[in-house]
Amino acid sequence: MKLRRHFYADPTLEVARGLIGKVLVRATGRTIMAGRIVETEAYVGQDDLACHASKGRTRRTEIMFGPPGHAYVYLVYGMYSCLNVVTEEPGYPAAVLIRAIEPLDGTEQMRRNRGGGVQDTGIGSGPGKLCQAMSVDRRLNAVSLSGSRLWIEDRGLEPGTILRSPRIGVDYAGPFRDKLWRFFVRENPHVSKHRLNGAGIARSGKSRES
DNA sequence: CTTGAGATGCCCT
DNA sequence: GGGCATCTCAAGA
Repeated sequence: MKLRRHFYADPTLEVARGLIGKVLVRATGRTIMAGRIVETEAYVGQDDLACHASKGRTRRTEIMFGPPGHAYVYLVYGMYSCLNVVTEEPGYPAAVLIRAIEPLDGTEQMRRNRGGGVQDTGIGSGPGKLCQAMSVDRRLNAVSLSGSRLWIEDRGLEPGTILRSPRIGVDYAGPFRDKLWRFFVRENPHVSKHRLNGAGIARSGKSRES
């Protein structure tokens, strides 16, 4: 069943951990594509120097200041889209980046969207890859995850052992660089990178902040 | 197997 | 104008 708004309203670290094992679903006019979420990252508030909202409230970050349960999609490096889900209450800018999925439904469509010739583990093993596979780009920025184009559902799948590590590609973020705000499934081949700089087991979502 | 460079456009100073 | 929450390909060990 589709996750409801209150799921996303929780503290961002809990949402990031809770989304592991849930299923991201994309419906276009012609197909349904779905994948199990195996890797996420939390971006938490204006103080978090890795969070785009640390630059303040701008046209780009506006969506993160809005209500939870909406998509924040932006373009990185001029060519790749990244999909986030907005968390917490309006006025507090935070989101969870979906970094990797394991294909479940519409696998062949997703493979074609990636250009073909890729193994299953090459379909959604990265934030840019999964957006390409699922036809997610900035046209989906700000859409509601309660809508009919993009949502996340709980199919009762076991998440597996969840590990946590520093976030990828945020070396510029000073004291926030080493926060263990990345969550991923242990030994899952669809995770983008298995480098574990100070990684550890993720206990409950509220266990520990740093 | 690992490393490094280039592609490319939007955002904000 | 600088930098970026990435990916691919080609070259080297």
